[in-house]
Amino acid sequence: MTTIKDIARLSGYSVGTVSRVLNNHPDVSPKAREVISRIIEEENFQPNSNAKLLKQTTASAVTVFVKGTSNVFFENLLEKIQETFKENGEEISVVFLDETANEVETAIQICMERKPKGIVFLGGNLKYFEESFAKITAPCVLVTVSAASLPFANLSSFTTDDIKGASDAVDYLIRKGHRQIGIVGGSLNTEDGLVSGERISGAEAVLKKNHLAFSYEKDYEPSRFSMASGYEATRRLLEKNDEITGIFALSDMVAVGALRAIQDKGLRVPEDISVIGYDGIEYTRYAVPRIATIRQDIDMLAKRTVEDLLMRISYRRSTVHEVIPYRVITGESIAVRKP
Amino acid sequence: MTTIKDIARLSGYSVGTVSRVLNNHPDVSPKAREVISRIIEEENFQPNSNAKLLKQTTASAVTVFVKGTSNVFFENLLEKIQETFKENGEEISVVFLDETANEVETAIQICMERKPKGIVFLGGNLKYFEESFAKITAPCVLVTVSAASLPFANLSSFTTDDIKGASDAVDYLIRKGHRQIGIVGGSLNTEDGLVSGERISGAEAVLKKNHLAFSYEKDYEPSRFSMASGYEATRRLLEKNDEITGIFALSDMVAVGALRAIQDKGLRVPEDISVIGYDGIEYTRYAVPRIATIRQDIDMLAKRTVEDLLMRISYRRSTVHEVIPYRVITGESIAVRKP
DNA sequence: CTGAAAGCGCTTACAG
DNA sequence: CTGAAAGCGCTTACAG
Repeated sequence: MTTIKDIARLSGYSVGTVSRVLNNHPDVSPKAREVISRIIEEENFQPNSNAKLLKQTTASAVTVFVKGTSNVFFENLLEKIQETFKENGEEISVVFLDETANEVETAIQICMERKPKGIVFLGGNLKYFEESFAKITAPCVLVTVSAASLPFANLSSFTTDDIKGASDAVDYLIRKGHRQIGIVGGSLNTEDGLVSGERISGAEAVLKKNHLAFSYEKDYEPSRFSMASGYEATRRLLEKNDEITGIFALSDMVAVGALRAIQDKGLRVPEDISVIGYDGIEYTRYAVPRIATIRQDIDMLAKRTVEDLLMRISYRRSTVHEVIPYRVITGESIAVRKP
Repeated sequence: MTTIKDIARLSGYSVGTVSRVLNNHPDVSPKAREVISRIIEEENFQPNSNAKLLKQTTASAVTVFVKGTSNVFFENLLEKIQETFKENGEEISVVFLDETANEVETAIQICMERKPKGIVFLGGNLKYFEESFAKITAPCVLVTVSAASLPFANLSSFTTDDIKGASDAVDYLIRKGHRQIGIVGGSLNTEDGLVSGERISGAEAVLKKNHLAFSYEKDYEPSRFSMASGYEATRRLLEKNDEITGIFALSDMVAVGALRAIQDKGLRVPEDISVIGYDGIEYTRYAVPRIATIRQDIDMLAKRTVEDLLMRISYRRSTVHEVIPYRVITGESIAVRKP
């Protein structure tokens, strides 16, 4: 394995000078730079980043933690965030975590090793933030979960109002004449994160406001945020309640499963049952029928996240907790209820 | 920041002994182990992995390189591979690369730093392997692209026969009476990887065998392997040729776009145009209509990859280059051509 | 079983 | 502008 010592020997310069060339340090003669660069090129030398990071105190690239590896919404968002950082001349480093992993502990570890100049969390569990975020000093942004209630001076957050979004989704079904509305997805267990709790409570609130009956036993089925799980949950829901004419799926992936489950039961969407999803992933535009959904504004979420983080990295700004607007997307999966 | 020195000081033992406890070295007294473990716990100490890896010569976890971040097929495959390693008591570490990145150079870098005991490449460009794979000595497996033609003694490969799979796909359309068959997806540029070239040539071969006319100008449209790109390509194809009754989409994502494009033109699937995809991703089972496809055997691909790699890590075995069978999945997107 | 010491491959004051 | 040297936080023979 070639190391910096080999390059030093080969070039006739010292290890220190080679290191300076490697790090684009200004105090190097053009000649030395040229000779050393050539040798590095010839040897195809890559400095060992373990050694580098062990010594280096300067900050490294912004790190993005993505919670959940097959979350299409986060994927879309990540792509946009990456693009926006790039427009600002910043490369980022991405870490994918399991749905159940502790993102804050992982970040603490990475901070020690890599000293990122900033961190973005795509999704997160507030419990972990409460427990140990205090150990992180770099500027951070939490996306899709609000950190407004937390006392940290280095943690901004950008979210969609899930309560309001969910109530708009259900309200849409109600305005189309639906009275028997089922909810599919997420879980009633508050340990599983805020998102599903907020969407369910937003939905419930608007049902109550319209004096429509709703019970967890008859009108709700939990599921993970996947097609397969949404499919099974919808089957169970239709099994136990055949009066439902409108379904609110807590995520678009769940809605995809719901569409198939409904049709496998010999019913049609939207003629027999209307469906609305949540998130606004690309797929909703290609599904047949196109799926009505609450589209989170991915562009804006990405733009504000990057802006805020870069400003706070460069200047001492205080954190913000912003709610990004969403849009109700009509789609083709909702019809007026048949009389 | 707490380091191993702090733990040594706090526990009254030396740094060496703390290190031995950290690495579950046998030669430590129960008392020392207990005291030190408690302090580590109390201080919530995490060893700096940069320092650790810098010194450590023992091999670290198997690393999986995934080429392309939004490739659903690779995601499904990765999940299965992860699961299979776990069943064998092996944790893995995953690196996601851009579609265009040089996976071999990245792997060389990681080998120096992490010394993985084995490597899996999900997708890859043979050109990069030819250029620099010789520098890698760890046992490796390349999945979905055959390395049979390469002279490396530490690189196995597991693939599906793309030529045969594609010809079966088109053959299926032909047997349903289709005579005007269009192909959507991939590119004719051989630089873009083997996969699309092999699928196209497999499709062409069977058309020729059946004496059916096919020209790139009238019957083919390239696209990236995404819904959006598949949608646009299909629109262009239907625009320039309105006699097509069957479409072979080079990937399922492209097929999803094709379905929507066909229906946006006022035509029905499969009544007016039949569609078959490739890969067998989960989504094909939930789409409406269910999409006929060539299902690569993900379970088998994962199983053989893991088995082979683990065997070669433990014992000196020679490499293999296996072709894993696929299945033609019927779906609902193909109908007999109307007379 | 334990400690003192060398060393992994780098970076970075310090001196010249 | 350059080199010699200290040191980052660990691991690992070596000696006892």
